[in-house]
Amino acid sequence: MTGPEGLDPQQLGAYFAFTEAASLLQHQVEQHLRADGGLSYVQFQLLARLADAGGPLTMTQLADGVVYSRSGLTYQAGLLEKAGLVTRAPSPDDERATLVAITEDGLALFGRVLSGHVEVVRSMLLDPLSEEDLQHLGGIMTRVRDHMRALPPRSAAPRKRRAARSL
Amino acid sequence: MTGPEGLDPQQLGAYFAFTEAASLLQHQVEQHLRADGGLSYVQFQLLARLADAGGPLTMTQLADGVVYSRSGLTYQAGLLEKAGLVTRAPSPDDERATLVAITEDGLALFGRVLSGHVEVVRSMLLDPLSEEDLQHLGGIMTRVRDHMRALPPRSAAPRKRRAARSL
DNA sequence: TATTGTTATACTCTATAACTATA
DNA sequence: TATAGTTATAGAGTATAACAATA
Repeated sequence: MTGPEGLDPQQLGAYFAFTEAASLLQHQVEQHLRADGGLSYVQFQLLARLADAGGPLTMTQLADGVVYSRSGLTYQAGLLEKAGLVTRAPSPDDERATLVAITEDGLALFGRVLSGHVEVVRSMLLDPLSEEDLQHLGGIMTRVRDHMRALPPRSAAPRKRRAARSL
Repeated sequence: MTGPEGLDPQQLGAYFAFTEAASLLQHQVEQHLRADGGLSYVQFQLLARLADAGGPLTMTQLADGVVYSRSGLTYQAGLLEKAGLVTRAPSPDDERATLVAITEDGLALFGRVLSGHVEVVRSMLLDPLSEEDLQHLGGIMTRVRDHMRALPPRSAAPRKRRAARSL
């Protein structure tokens, strides 16, 4: 490998293995969701949030962590609504807000797809882990995730130079 | 095989934390690469492979693991070539093959971007890890990755029903 | 015939900015 | 003024299938 200045082989190995495993898992998950439910991963996550919430969420609440732009959520919510999986209605409390709720069909589809989703996760990620591995992984990833969440959103990537032109 | 229906809280927690951490890291990495080098993550990976190989690679060799379709690689290689970061030439050994090589400019850009990339990975992923954590993470993720690589490419997502129509 | 790669095309998704409406 | 959401639009990326050329 190209020994990047500053990462020792152990750090590099952990980083690459982590990244590749996440990428392989995500790809298989997306394959499954598309084939079995016609859903993208984002759409699945949105349905999961709504199913989990047990009631309507505003667009802003729904967006949190799943999508990085308002318009992106409007687009996805539009697709889900057109497919009859969610409804959108103005909130009585705050006339500016839109309340998104999952429909019967949405719940049915989500439930149907969920079992296959779990199967993918189990067979790819969980099967090769011992009980001890699972404890370690859970502890480490929870700590890392919380650390990432707490970082200043932008400055994690230090601004050394002006933005380059894209290819 | 297909175990009991759901995942227990520990499995669920590890899965969610893993997924979210990977997603947060990837997002920041992409932000940085785009801002600092005008590169997408895929493009950065392609340059990394070429820099690491120390010589030209065929399109097929270059694609492995980075891209999931031939045409996708042709598209990306075209962009990199147009930007002067790689060259493409027919292989002398096999006239069907295209040899892709990184240019001086490509190496320079890669080197310039790499340090910031490492900084992002360190600050987000490595900083909160102890020496012991790193050992555990490396061991676990390596095992998981190898397990994923060894799985039959398609049947990981069991074919329970006909492919659904996309939204 | 199988393999390597490109092209044509259509589609999905995302992001920015301008806009509307309410607080 | 600030916030919630939508729309318009443009761009990046991907995948499929048809294709050409070589093994």
